[in-house]
Amino acid sequence: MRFRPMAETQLSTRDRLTMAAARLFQEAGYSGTSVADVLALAQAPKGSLYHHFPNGKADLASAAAAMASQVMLDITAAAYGPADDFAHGTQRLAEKFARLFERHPHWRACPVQTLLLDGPLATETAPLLQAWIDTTAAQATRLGHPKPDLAATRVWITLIGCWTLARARDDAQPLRDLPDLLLEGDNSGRSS
Amino acid sequence: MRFRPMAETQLSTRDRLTMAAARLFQEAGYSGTSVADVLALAQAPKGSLYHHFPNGKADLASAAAAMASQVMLDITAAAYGPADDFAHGTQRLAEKFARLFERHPHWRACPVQTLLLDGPLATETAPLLQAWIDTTAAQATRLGHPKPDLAATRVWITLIGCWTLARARDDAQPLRDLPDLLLEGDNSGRSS
DNA sequence: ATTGGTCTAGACCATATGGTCTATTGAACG
DNA sequence: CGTTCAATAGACCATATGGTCTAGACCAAT
Repeated sequence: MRFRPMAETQLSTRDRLTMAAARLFQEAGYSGTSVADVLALAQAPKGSLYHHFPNGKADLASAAAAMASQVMLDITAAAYGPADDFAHGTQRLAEKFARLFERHPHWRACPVQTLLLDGPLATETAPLLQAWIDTTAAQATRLGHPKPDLAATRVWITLIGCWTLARARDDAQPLRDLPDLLLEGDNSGRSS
Repeated sequence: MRFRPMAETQLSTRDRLTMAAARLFQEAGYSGTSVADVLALAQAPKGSLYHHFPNGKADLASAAAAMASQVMLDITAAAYGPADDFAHGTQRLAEKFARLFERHPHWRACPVQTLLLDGPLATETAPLLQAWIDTTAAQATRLGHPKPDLAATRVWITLIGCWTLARARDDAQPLRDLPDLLLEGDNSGRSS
């Protein structure tokens, strides 16, 4: 793989490495990204990498996951913050991810999903995901939802599923359909 | 990685290679699996691999994805076949995947998800997933569900999300909670 | 100016990896 | 029995990969 170097040269080398790693891991997964790829994108020499991240690729993955998780929290806050009710916030959230999906190649997958699947962070990802659910549940409470925890869990489970389908289909539409999917009441087909 | 060789020695070399590849790709992803790993698990020499799969790893991924997809179709048929109504079938489906998740390490992720995320099959996975949705929609129709396509899409989106959460938490419970998640009616928190 | 520490720079290395190539086996068929 | 050809067997290769190591730049404090 070859990548265009990052434009932001004013950032510290450490931050450039973290951001580059986050982007590449999100795009191609842990095993699918080489440290050489990260160095090229970050425009940094190898010595700097192993100075800032003594354990190399694994440390890079930790830092990238932490940064990506914080971005997710920020996006969630920005989505629900100005919302009238929880459903409105969820709709704003879905739209935000749909836009990211369409505009940036590396947003075509959940930022920690690839690290969860093949990286050395299998155990570390659960707390990150839980933090997203928790902050969403807090918003649900604030917006007067009767079952905040359940609602937040539903949002994130469905979001991850929609995201995966969107990537498979190469189309952000499943993400935009998320609110409808959640709103639909009893589709169970239960015969009662 | 080291793996215990496959027990089934009566299978053809080609099938052993395909099965081994399916298991390893499902477990560690495309980039996370080396052809040496596949050869070791399948107990096959390199010459046989490139005889049966001239394009090497990429062909192996195609064959593995096709085999895995067929397994998914079989599981779906077995879940909805004896069901009284669609919701019952969905519950059976979730329970089947929960059991697989608990019993077999390689069933801790959707069989094509890793290939979708970092393999050379990014475009080929959509039809497979669609086939699962279609066969589920057919079952929904058969069982008298009013909106079979929507219901089938909901099932698979939610299933993939639950599966991801289950893997992150190292616990099959999210998969078992799937029916409840789908049954819950209006959790939207809409103020109307 | 000297020192001490942080950070940059990239040559260098051992190993892993995907793939090629030649030789051999074994069964079907004349 | 000899031929043929699919399949097996694994040595071999070029490159990619993650990581180490030494040298030097930069900068503050003395």
